[in-house]
Amino acid sequence: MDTASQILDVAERLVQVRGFNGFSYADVASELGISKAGLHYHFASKAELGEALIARYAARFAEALNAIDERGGDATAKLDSYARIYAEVLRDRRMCLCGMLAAEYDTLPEPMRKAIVGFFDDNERWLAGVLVEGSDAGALELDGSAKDEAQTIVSGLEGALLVARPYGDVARFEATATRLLRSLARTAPSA
Amino acid sequence: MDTASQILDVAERLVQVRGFNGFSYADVASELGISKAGLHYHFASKAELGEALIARYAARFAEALNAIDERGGDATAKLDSYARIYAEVLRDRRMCLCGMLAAEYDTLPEPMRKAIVGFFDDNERWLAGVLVEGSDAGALELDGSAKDEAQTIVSGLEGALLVARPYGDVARFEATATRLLRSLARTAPSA
DNA sequence: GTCTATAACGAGATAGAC
DNA sequence: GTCTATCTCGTTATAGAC
Repeated sequence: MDTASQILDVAERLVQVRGFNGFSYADVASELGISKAGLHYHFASKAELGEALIARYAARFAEALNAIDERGGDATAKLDSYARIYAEVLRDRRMCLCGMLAAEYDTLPEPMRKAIVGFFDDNERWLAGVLVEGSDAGALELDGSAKDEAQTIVSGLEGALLVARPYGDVARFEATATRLLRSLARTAPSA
Repeated sequence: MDTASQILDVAERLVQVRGFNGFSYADVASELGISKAGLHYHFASKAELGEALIARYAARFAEALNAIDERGGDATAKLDSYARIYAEVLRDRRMCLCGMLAAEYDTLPEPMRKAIVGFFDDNERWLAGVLVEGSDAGALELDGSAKDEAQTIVSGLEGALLVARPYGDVARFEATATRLLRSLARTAPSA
């Protein structure tokens, strides 16, 4: 694999575990066995590295959502798959990259801020689509706008990651996620 | 007010806005117009300052919960008051102190870690009590254990703060919080 | 209790050789 | 593309005067 990708891999994990203000070029360099100057060749500044991290993470997330869409299934199944993405992140002892960066938001350069908000917007747009689809098909019973419910799902899952991580407890996350989805996007009574 | 309290006030806000790894003794000192050495007299190390911050924050939170209990009212009203505590934090453009520290958990010294988990445990214990009370009184309809629901409420509110902050949007938080409480702790049908 | 001064270290970043 | 060496600044923390 090319060096830039290796750098992104290591930096990504460090940000998800320690935060953007909790890791340094020296951490990445030593882990890859290269010099700090070598890193600066690929990513001139930490801010640029941060932008690249979000861009790649958001692209991967978008791919995962596409994969869910293409796999088919009803809205309930899609929501379960969505929550599973988060669960896998936690299984790696990581926070969602953009959830972590949201905490550090006030300390980040403007381009990173824009990208973080964009990530949440993308997720909520996709979720709202799934919710509408499920509502139209009669599989889900929405209470309130799909957009508001989508916001609540994103917030709820990010919060579940945030709180579950100190407990090191994936089951705790899964219980919360399941309850959240069942309560918010109730399966319509199969009348 | 005594210097130690002033230090805690400034440091608390800085942690809630920028994170524990996003502020320095110099920030606090310059804001108070004293020297860094002066800070070290009151809090020998940053770790000690961190412990004191959590201890005071948790104590204040516990007082607020006591005040809710003493004010009386049914479980639904108590849950609304609980959510309002979070809303006020956000109105100040802050994250919950322990929510912020939860994100940085892996970088923090052990005593701070213990105290963070203790904060969440305390909140969940109080919430579970309110939920049981509401369920017994027939005001709430729980689905699942009170402990699990309490976890979901804490996670949901912390996540709502986390995500709403980049948007600088208190209304967004309130919409999410209201939906969360209404969905999770449904008012029992007044049969 | 608070100061100045400084130690000791790590951060992000650059210059210039190879 | 990657290195060594270095710069500059910010960090936590301490020593010792007042």
